[in-house]
Amino acid sequence: MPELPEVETIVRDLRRLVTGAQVRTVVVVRGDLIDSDPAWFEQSLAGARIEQVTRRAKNIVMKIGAVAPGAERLVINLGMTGRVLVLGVDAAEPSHPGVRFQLEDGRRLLYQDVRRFGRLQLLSGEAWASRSAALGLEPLSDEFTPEALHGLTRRSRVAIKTWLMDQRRVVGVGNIYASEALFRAGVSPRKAAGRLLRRETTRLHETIRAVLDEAIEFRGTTLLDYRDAAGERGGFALRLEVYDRAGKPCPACGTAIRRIVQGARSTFFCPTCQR
DNA sequence: AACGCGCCCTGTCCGC
DNA sequence: TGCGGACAGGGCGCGT
Repeated sequence: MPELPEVETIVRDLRRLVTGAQVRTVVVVRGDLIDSDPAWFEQSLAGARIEQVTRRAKNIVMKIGAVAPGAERLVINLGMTGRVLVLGVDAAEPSHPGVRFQLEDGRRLLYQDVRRFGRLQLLSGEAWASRSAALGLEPLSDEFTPEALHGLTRRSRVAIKTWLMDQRRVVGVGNIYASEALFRAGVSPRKAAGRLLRRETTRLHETIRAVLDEAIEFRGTTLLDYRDAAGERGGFALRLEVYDRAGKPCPACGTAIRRIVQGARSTFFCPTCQR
C-alpha cells in the first residue's frame, strides 16, 4: 500500500515519537512476518535502544543500539497493508497484530498487517548496506537528476509505468504515484522507457518530485488501509488526478480517464493528454 | 540480462 | 441475504 510519501510520513512520526526509546520486550505474533528465527528476533531486540529512524526506498530503517551482534538494523517493509502504530499506555490493541514491541515507558510499538505481505528484518550494518546498495536512486535526493533519469531509462524496452515501479533504478514510486507523475508529465504509461525523449524524461523527473513532495505535505494517500504512526489517514487522496478515477473526466481536458492493466497492476491515464 | 507472470494473504465490494 | 469473482498501495522467485 504505502509508497514513498506514506513511508516518509510514518518515518517522520516515528523519529519524533520513538527516537531514543528503550525496548523492553518483543513478541512476534505472526512468525511469517520474520525471515529469521522469531525467537532470535525477540531476544535480540529485548533491551535494545532505538537510536535513529530513517527511510530508504519504501523501507523504514531503525538503527538499533546493538545488544546482540548482527542486529544493528531493524528494516520494516509494509507490503500492502502493514502499519506501524505507536500506542499509548491505555490504548486498545487493534486487530491483526503482527509484532509487538513493548517500550520501557509503557507505550507499545505495534506492527499490524492484515494481509501479511510486509516483512520485518533484523540485519547487521553490513547486510543492510549491501541490500541498500542494490536499490535504485532516491527520487528526492541530489543524485536524481534529469540526466540520471534519462540515462537509466535508455536501454529498457519496458513500458515507462512498469519501469517506474521497478525499485532497482529509481525507488519509492509505486502504483499510485507512477500514474500521477506520468499524467502530470503528459507521457503515455505504455511508452517504452528507452524511447522517451529528452524533454519527456526532463518533465517526468520534475513531476515525480513534485507529486511525491506534495503527497508528503498531505501526509500520504489513504484509499483504504494506509495509516500514519498515530493511526490517522493521509490527505492526498482528494488530490489524485487519475488514479482510481476510471470513467471520470480528465481534470485537464475532460476526456474519460482510462484504466488499463500493466504487469497485473491497474494503470490510470488520460488517452488525450498522454501520448 | 531483462522481462513477464504467478503467488503470497485477507478483506471488501459489486453483480447476480 | 448469499455467493462467486475481481480487485487492493508490494515484492520475490521462477521460467523464458
